Amino acid sequence: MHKLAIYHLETLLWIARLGTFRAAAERLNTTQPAISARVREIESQLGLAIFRREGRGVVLTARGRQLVQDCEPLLAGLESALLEAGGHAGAAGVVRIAAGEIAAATCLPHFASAVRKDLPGVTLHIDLDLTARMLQNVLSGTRDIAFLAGPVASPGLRTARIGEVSLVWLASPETAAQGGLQAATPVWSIGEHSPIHRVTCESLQMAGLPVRAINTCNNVATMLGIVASGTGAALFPETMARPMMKSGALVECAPPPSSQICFEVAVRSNESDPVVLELFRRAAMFSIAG
Amino acid sequence: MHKLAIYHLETLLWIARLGTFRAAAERLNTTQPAISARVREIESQLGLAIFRREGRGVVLTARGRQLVQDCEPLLAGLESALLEAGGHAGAAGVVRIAAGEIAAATCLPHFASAVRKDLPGVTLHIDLDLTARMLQNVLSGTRDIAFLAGPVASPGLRTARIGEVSLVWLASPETAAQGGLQAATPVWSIGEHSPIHRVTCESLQMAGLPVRAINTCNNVATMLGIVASGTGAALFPETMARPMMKSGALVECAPPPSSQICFEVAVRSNESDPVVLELFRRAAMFSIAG
DNA sequence: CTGAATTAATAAGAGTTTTTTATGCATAAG
DNA sequence: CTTATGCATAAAAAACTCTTATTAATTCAG
Repeated sequence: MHKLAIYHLETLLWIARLGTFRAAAERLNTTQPAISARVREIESQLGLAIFRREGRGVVLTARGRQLVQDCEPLLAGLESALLEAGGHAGAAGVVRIAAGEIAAATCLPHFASAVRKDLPGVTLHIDLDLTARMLQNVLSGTRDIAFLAGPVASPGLRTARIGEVSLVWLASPETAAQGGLQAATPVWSIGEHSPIHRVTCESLQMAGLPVRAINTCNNVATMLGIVASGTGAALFPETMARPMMKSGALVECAPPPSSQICFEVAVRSNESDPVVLELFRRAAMFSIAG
Repeated sequence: MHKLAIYHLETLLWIARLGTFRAAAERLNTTQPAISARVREIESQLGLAIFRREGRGVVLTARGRQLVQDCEPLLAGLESALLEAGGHAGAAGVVRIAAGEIAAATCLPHFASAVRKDLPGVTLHIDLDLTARMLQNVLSGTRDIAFLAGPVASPGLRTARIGEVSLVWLASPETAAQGGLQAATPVWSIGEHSPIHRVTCESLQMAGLPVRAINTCNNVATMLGIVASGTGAALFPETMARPMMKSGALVECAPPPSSQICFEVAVRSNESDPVVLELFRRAAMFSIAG
């Protein structure tokens, strides 16, 4: 009937999602002329204008939008059927992951090795980023899945809690010996919008300590190094600090707060790619155990 | 994700329906090695044995059957969406039509020209055949649509009445002048299983004539020539005889029977190809007018 | 049991698509 | 007005799919 392949329609979907041929080309790991050619092919095969060239961009025509809407669930169903048939062994492609630093350090090593083992055809592209940008990228389709700390909720986003990590007040052994948290100066924390920052403030208040000027650093690993060098104390996720606690570079300098940091995975709520959904499912399930 | 195209899955469906690679190759207008290659491609992409090579043929594995079942409605939906998007202008491919001789002469010229006009991409392959074989071919997937005379019903078939044609008793002018039907010898009719044959017998009985030995000929056009040459009389569909009545080669030799021959179109009831279904719809609708 | 016929796999070459690379043109933004 | 962005186009390169022959295995018939 047609010479149209699945990737022609997939191309259509991604142009519709991302808005431009260029973006779709990047998402699909190919070049913009290739996208142009595919669209031209579809339009000629169907005898139908799917895009209106407007200004320097393109917009879907009414019929084009209709076609995209009709095709999306069917395409998702097809890929899902193909995937299930092969027991997910045939899953292949690039999945773009966004992760916050803490979630990355805590969850990603385990997750990545599980993916490599069970879904060898799947390649992960991981970018560390701030929560706000991550969510934006996931919503816009630039990223497929986000691993992040702290509860997030947004229309258009589907999230699943994947676990918690305890927080511990740490300082270098010297600093701790000189009076613990009470005497530690300064207190470090990561940026305003992190859930750790909130717990830090709460902890200080509950300990009857003044919420002094708090130094911030947007990178936990760096902060670990700073504190270990004897400069102040900070509240760290236990998982990230464990190696330095073991080695004695850092020691607890105050009772741990009762609050924990919770981790979540997020995908677009209308995500239809079965590979992405399968990865989401696995992330949500496996991390409970891990 | 995959390099699989729609036609890969379509190939799978047709192999499943027809049972052999060869038959699928014929149905899809290609060669058997091409089918082999497509299957090999699918199996390697999915990492899954879809067919078990058994003896000199192949049979679906359990997973293969599951895949086929999952894909069929999705594929049908996709093609339907594509077709609707293009306002059916993009409809293309070969549709195999089986027709009885009378239905062919009465309905097909009109139908074919309508198809050529509205769905220029669609090619018709028409084979005239006997009713029984036609139905068998439609059920087995060798033919897509059948045009036939007389009511048929079968599980697995969907039919729609498309019109009636009157029957007339005709003979050559000489034979008619010599006493009409009463004197005409012999009476001709087409094969036992035709609805015309039944009406012929009924007519003779109601006219008080003995149901004499009836000559048969399985081809109406030929029978028209025989009767026109002055040999006996026969009951003809009015539409087919009209030209010879106009030219005076044949004349009525008895009052027409009240019974009519009704025409039907038939498709497999689980037909999923949107092009075939669209043609069926058009056949059923347009012929009421025609 | 042998020979003919049917069915699928394989190999090589031909032909067609599809992609890439490079470029041009139009539009929007600074 | 200049720069940057986004799509279209052209030609060459790369990739893919089909066809034609041929082989191997199996079934069926005499």
